[in-house]
Amino acid sequence: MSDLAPSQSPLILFLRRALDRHSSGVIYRDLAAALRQAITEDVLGTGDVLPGERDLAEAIDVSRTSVRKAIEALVGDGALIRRHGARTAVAERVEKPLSALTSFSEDMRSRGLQPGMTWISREVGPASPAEIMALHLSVGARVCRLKRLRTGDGLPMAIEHAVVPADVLDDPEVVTASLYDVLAERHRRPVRALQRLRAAVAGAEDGRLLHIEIGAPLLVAERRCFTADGTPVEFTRTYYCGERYDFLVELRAQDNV
Amino acid sequence: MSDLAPSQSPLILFLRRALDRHSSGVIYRDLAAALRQAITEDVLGTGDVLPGERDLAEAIDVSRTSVRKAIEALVGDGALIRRHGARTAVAERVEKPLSALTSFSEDMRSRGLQPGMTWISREVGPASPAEIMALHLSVGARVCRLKRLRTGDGLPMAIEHAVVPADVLDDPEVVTASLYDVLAERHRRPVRALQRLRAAVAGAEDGRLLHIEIGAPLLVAERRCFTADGTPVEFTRTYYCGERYDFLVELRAQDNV
DNA sequence: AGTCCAAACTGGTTGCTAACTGGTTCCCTC
DNA sequence: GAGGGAACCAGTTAGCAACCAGTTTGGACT
Repeated sequence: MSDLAPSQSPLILFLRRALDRHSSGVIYRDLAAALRQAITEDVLGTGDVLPGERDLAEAIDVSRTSVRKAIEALVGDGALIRRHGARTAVAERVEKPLSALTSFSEDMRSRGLQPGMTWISREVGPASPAEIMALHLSVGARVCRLKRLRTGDGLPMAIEHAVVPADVLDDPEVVTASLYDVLAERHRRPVRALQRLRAAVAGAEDGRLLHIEIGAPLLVAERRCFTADGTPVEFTRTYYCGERYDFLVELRAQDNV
Repeated sequence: MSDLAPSQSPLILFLRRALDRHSSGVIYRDLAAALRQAITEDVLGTGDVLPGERDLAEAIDVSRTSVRKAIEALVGDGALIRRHGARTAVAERVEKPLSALTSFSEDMRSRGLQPGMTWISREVGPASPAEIMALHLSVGARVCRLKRLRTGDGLPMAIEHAVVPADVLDDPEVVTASLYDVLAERHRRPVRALQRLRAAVAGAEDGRLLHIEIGAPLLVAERRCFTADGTPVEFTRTYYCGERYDFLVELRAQDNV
C-alpha cells in the first residue's frame, strides 16, 4: 500500500485536474467524464478499486450525491461494478481484440484451416490518391505497402494488399508474421474497422496467384482500421477466392420500433 | 471550475460574432443558424451542455423568448435535447451501427436512392431440403417463396429470393411492399440475422434481369432471419449486381464476449 | 492455529433544503 | 407574427445528514 495522503493519490490529482480543465457546470457529468478518462488513460486499471464514495467526495470537494450520480453513469455502461458493502471497482474488460474479427490467420483457424502466407512484395513509396483519401494523409505523404498471398491448408485463399502510413511503419521488413503485433508494439492498435465488401472477377494476375481461372468470382474486402482516437492506421484490400471463401456477418435489429 | 466570466465563454463569443456577421432581421432564425454552426464547427461537441436559457439570453442580449424559439428549432431536427429541469444538451449522435438489420428499402434510402421493386414470381410449395435445413422445418412442410427484382433509382440492383415458412405466411399475395411489415403484423418480426456473403458470376437469367453481361460479378448474400425466441422466419438469397452495389460492415473490439 | 464476533468500513436509501433549469402563461410593443 | 418581459409551475441538480444493510478486518477467545 502506498502511504500517500488521500488527497495526494494519483487518481485524486487526475480527477481534480480534469475537473478544473473543462467544467460544463454540471458536476456529475464532468466527474463521470473525468472518471471515464481515468479508466481509458489507465490511471485506473481494470480491477482497481475506487476510494469510498465519502472519501472521494471529500477529496475532490463535491457532495457524495454528485459522486454517486457520476458513478451510476459509469455503472450504467458497464465500466464500473458496485457491490453493496464492498468498494466500487473498475470492471474487468474481457475485450475481444479487433484482430479476432479481422485477422486472416485467426479467421482461418476458426474455420479449422491451417493459415499460411507468402510475400508477394514489400515497399515504401508515395501514397496514391486513393490511399491519401482512405488514410487521411496529406499530399506527398509516404506509405508502406505489404502484399501477401494468404493460404488455408496450403490452398491459396486470398491476395492481401495492406497499406500503412510510413509514420506508423517505415520499414516493411519489420513485419514478419502479424501486422497487428507490429502495430500494437507501436501503440497503434486498431480498435475499429470499416469494411466494404463487393464482388469482382479475377484478372490475369489474380488468377495466376490464386490458381483460378480468369473471370472467376472474387470477393473484395476493403478495410480501413482506426485506433481509439479515430486515426486511420491501416488500409487493406483483400481479394478472396469466391469459390473457396465466404464471409459471415451477424446483424441485429435496433431497439426502437 | 474555469474562471471565465460567462460572457467570455467560447460559445458566447462565437454566437455573438455569428449574429453580428449576418443578421437576417429574424433573431431566432439567426440564432438557430448560429447554434447549428457552433455544433458543426465543434464549438459545441456532442453531449456538451448549453448555458441556461436565461443566461444565454442575457449573454447575447436577446430575450429568453427568442432563445427558446431558436432552441426549439434545433430540438425539432434532433440536434439538441431538452429535459425539463435539466440543462439543454447537444444530442449524442446515435449513428446507426452498420451491423443493424435493415430491409432492402431502408438500405437503399440510406444510400440516397429511391427503392423500387418488381415481382418475378410468388408461390407456395413444399420446402426443398436446403430450405428445410435453413428454416428448421420438418420434412414435408410448405414454404412461401417471393422472388423480386429490387431497384434503386430505377436501376436494377439485386434479385431477391425470399423464403418464409407457410405457417408464418400462407398467402404470398399479402405481401405488397415490405415483407418485414407483414412479419411484424404477425408478431414474427426478425431481430437477428446471420448473413453469409460470397462472390459469384452472373448467369443468363441474372444477366437478363439485372441488365448486366453474363460473367459479370455478383455479390451473393444468404440471410437467415430469426425472431426474438430464436425461430427462423426467413431465408433469403439476394444476388446483388457487383458493379452497382457494395456492402458495408463495421467491426469493433467488443466488450465482454 | 484456527474460529468467532464485533467494530469499522463499504454502498444503498431516505428526507430535507436551496438553487437552478426548462415549460407555460399572460401581457405588452412594434 | 416577431420580440421582449415577468411571473409562476415543475423537474433536476447539489449538498447535507442520518440511517440501513452488506463486507471486511482485526483482535479476542478457544
